[in-house]
Amino acid sequence: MPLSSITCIFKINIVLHHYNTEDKVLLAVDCIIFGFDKEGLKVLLVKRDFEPEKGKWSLIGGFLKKEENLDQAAIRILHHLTGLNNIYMEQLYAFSKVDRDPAERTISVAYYALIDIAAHSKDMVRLDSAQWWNLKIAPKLIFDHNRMLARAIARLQRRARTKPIGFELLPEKFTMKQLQTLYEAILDEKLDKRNFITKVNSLGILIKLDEKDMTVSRKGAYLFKFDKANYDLKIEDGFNFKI
Amino acid sequence: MPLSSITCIFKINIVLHHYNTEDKVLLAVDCIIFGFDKEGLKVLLVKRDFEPEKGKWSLIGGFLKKEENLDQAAIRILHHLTGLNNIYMEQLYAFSKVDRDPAERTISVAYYALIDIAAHSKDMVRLDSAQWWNLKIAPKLIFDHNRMLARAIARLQRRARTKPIGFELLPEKFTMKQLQTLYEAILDEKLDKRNFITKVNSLGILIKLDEKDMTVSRKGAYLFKFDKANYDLKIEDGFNFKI
DNA sequence: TTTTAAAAGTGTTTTTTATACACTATAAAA
DNA sequence: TTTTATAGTGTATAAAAAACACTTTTAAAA
Repeated sequence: MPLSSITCIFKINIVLHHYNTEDKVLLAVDCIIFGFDKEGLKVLLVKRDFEPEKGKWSLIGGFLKKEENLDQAAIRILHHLTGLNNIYMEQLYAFSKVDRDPAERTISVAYYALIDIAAHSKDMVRLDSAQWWNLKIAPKLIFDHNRMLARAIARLQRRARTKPIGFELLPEKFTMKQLQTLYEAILDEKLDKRNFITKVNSLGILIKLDEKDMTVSRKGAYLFKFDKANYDLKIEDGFNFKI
Repeated sequence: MPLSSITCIFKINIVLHHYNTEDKVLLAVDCIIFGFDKEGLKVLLVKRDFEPEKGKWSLIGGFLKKEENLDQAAIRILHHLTGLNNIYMEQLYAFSKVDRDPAERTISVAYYALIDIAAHSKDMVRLDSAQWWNLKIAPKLIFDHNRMLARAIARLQRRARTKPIGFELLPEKFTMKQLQTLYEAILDEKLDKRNFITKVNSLGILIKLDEKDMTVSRKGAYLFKFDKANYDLKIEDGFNFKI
């Protein structure tokens, strides 16, 4: 056995001497997936199929595995329970009340994301258990999940004002009306059409296309797309997105 | 044995059936304690006295115990390593890279706070290991602690602009100059004296005292104190603090 | 007592940003 | 050709942010 291996074992022994008296806990990950479609802002919930609280509505959740980090766990859990893929989630907060899960000491790190429901519906398998709920009528959830949801909404609203979160989840081409409706849904307030357009245009991160969406009015509405390259450039120059 | 007890045992068995295959992990809490004194903004670091990385500089950290939540753990750990008491810390982020601690799989939830160094120096025992470091010259830290520190600085700057974090950590009575210097230290930028005073006064949450601080200039500078009661009232009315 | 020095204190102008507000244009369908 | 439903557009006012420099005070020194 080479000397370096011996050194290594020795080091681990010292380590264990210090760490092994510490408590270990279950680390859960719960996902708040907001979705947007014509009807407004929704949240994806599942009917829990195991105890405790079996049969009640819950956020999409699971447990961290030793060989993955939290971001990876969130992606895996979301995919496993819904089929959703390529969803970028952002860490929200760690919830740690001692008795938050009556079954066992569990700390939960919440993640959230906002997606275009139509664009992801083909990935959504397992629709038996996972369902979109209108935010305004979302049901009582298990444990502290309603608190998680409330915090996620607050964060989403703040985030929508400072990051182009809204642009990225519309179809690639969208009308100004769609964009405004999205922001009104997220911020839960009416916005003035003219002021909204002025502000969005002043950001300089939209490309107006020659194409029109003729499906919703006789006149038709011009389509726009998000100018990601230009947005990234501006960010590098210290540009401060703000709606 | 009453029936309800039997029910309870049965329920726990079902639970274990589901939870007991999950991995458990160590959950660390690391504290980024910012301090302010005449020399500027500092951060409290400790020389680690156990393996791995014994002798290197580190944030103040420890492990969550089963019977406490994360906020409580942060307070206990900070008190144990420094003697500091009554420090309100805010949760920052959960760091979870798989190999972030080479000794064992550990997820760390970071907390941060900003305190008045002078006001707390009497509580600071164990100064052998814990030391204030000027933010600009803070050393290389163990694990991912430098990333934690960087994230905490960004959060502190955002927070200083939207919460009166700055007012609360000065001595009870302070001069406008002190307040401005504090904000300049946190935001790491020079502010215009007249504009700063105008803005602070417009918030209407300072009380000007008749007293002057004569220690730093011949003319003397009026002392102010933070009007917490009025601030709380304004917050209830939807007042939006912003500097 | 006068002068000096060091920091405190004070307003105005300009620019930018936010808000309020209502009519015209277009094109398909009737 | 008229109707209808939605798209599209501009200006005036108010509020907030930013730029900018001189006067006041008082203790200490001359």
